[in-house]
Order: sequence, then C-alpha cells, then structure tokens
Amino acid sequence: MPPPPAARAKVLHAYAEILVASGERAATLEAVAEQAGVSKGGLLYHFPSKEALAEGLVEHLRELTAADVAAMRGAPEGAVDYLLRTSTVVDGEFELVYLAVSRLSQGLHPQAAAVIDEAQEAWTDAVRDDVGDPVLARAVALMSEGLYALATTGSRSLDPTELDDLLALVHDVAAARRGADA
Amino acid sequence: MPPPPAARAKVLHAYAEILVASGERAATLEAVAEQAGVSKGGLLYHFPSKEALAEGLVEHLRELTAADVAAMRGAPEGAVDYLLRTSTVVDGEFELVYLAVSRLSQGLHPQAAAVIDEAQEAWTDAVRDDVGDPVLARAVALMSEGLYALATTGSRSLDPTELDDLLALVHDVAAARRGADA
DNA sequence: GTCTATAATCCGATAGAC
DNA sequence: GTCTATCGGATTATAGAC
Repeated sequence: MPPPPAARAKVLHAYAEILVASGERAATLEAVAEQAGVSKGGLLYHFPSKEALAEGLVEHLRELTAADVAAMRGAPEGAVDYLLRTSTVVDGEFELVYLAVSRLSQGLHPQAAAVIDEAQEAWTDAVRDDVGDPVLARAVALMSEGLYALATTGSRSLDPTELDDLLALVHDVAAARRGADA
Repeated sequence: MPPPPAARAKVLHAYAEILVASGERAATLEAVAEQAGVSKGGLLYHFPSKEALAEGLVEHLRELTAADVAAMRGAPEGAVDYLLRTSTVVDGEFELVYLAVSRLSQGLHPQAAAVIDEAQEAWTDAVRDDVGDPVLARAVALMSEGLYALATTGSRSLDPTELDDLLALVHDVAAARRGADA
C-alpha cells in the first residue's frame, strides 16, 4: 500500500493530544485542525465526520497495541516492569493514544471501550505468564490502570523511587507465591 | 442554615449520572435539566452558568469525601476492604459523584483535579494506617483507581470471587510485611 | 423559584475554488 | 489534497412572564 499522507497522522496525533490534555469537550474539529496545522476542510477530507475521526484513532490504537504487547512479552526486564514503567511515564505515542481512546471510551464510543478492554486483557495475560499467578497479575493490571489515571489527573506522577519500591514489592510477592505453589 | 431546595440536589445528581453514563460531551444543560425534571431556566436559577454547575458538583464531592474517609477509618472490615469493595461496586451517591468529578478533572477543571487528588491522598493515608506499610498502601490506592476505571469503561466489573482473591492477597502481603519488620 | 421564548455563540458539515 | 466561505443545528445564557 502507498504511504498514507502525513496530514492524516498529524491530525490523529493532534486529536489525541487535545483529548488527553483538555478532554473530550475541547477536542473540536477546529481545535484539532489548528493544532495539526491544517484547516477544518482539510481535516474533513481525511476524516469525513467527527465519528470517522474517532474511529480512526481507535483503529490507530489497535495497530499500536499489537506492537506494544509484543514489546512487553519480549522485554528483557519482564512484563511487570515494562507495564508499570510505561504506565507511569506516558511519553511515547502508544501511551498518548491509549489515554486518548480511554477518554473516548467514557463517551458514547462502544468500539473505544472494546479496544481498551482488549488491551487490558492482553496485558493481564502477559503479566500472568511473567509472574505465574492470576491474582497477582490482576493486581498488577489494576495498578497499571491506576497509574494511567494518576498521570492523567494532572497531579504529579509517582516518584521514580516509589515506582522502584512498587516493583520490588511485586517481585517479592511473585517469588513468595511461586515458592508456595502446591 | 435552611434546608437547600430539593431541585438543587436533583440537578447535581442528574448531572453526575449523565457524566458517568455518557461522558462530558453529553452533559448539556438541556440533558441535565430533563433528567432532573426541571426546565433549562429552572436549572440556571440554581446554577447561573455551566461552570457554576461544575463547581457545585466539585463542592458536593468535597462534602461527601469527608464522610467517606470517616466511614473508611471506622469500617469494621478495615480500610483496605472498605476501599476496594466500594471501588468495585459503584452504587451509592459517593461513588457516582466521585466518578463524575474525576471525569470533569480530565477537562479544564483544575479544582476537580484538586479534589480528586485530596481524596486519593486521604485514602492512601487511611490504608497506610490499616496495613502499616507505605508501599503496599500505595499499591492498594492504585488498585482502587484501577477498579474505578474498570467500572467506568463499561466493561464488566470484577467478579466477587476475584475481588475476594485480591483482598486475600493484600492481607497476606500485609501480614508478611508486618512479620518482616526490622 | 420555575417556566417559556429568544438571543448569541459554537460546532459539525457542505460547497466549491484552487 | 487542501483551502475559504457558509449553512443549519446545537448549546449556553438572558429576559421577562407567572
């Protein structure tokens, strides 16, 4: 397939940025177009309606998620560290788009909620394979969501030290649970 | 002080319901007025502007939070169980308003973000006093946020069984950490 | 205190030039 | 493929009757 026009990607990126920084209500076509450096008409050429724009972002997340899950499973530091660290920093295109779509999922966008669900399930599976305990895996996935929420609220994120303490705790528990296996 | 008019409370409740069920964008004055059973003009008598409505909800959460923190610290089952159970079920006025304001906090409402922050800090403190470990307390607070996010996305909430497993895990870890004290 | 009617603005979408 | 100009509907807010 021919390389997709750069404007399309710029629009999706701007849309995600505004959704995360200022919320659903601020993400008007005009605001997105301006931040992307195109006109409203130009935006609407690539995405014929606002719903199409939302679907485009959801689809973009679907593509990025596959790569992220693969990276997580291949991460040398293990799935737990990978997941909790990426949930804390929120730089990177994937985290931005994930947060943006999770905001869409709070509105009337069933597909957005479905993709978020799929991503969380994939992460929980990867963590389970890493720590070997379904309950601990669930706990880690919940903490990941909590970290995303924290990064979002605008309040300061977790100190690097606190994150390290948290990771140490998880690894301790994982080791203890492995030792207690029947 | 004289009892505040019932219409005011009905409007705030309707506003919170729409915010949680359908998102920021769906929470128009007209939609809120209809769900509250008043007219747009009637609503605007109590809250002269949309911003005033948002501030009213934020203030309402501030009041409810004080009571919730007290209940949490006095809960016979302990702060951990209280927090994680109420984060899972989301019935009750407090949980509704908390979720509604946490959505407002994603928009351009600094005060909303501040109240959410304060609540989380109060919860973390109460859990720390319960389990006696700051890192575990942080972990529990993050799981609480994750559970709220889960309840929000529309995806199914946690099974009661899974919640019980999670609580058992936390209590195991708390006991182990207490035993390992220097 | 609550309503109806309406003004003013904003937003999504279309039309058509380039 | 991108732009400007503009229409129609939605949304916030005001004015004034009851």
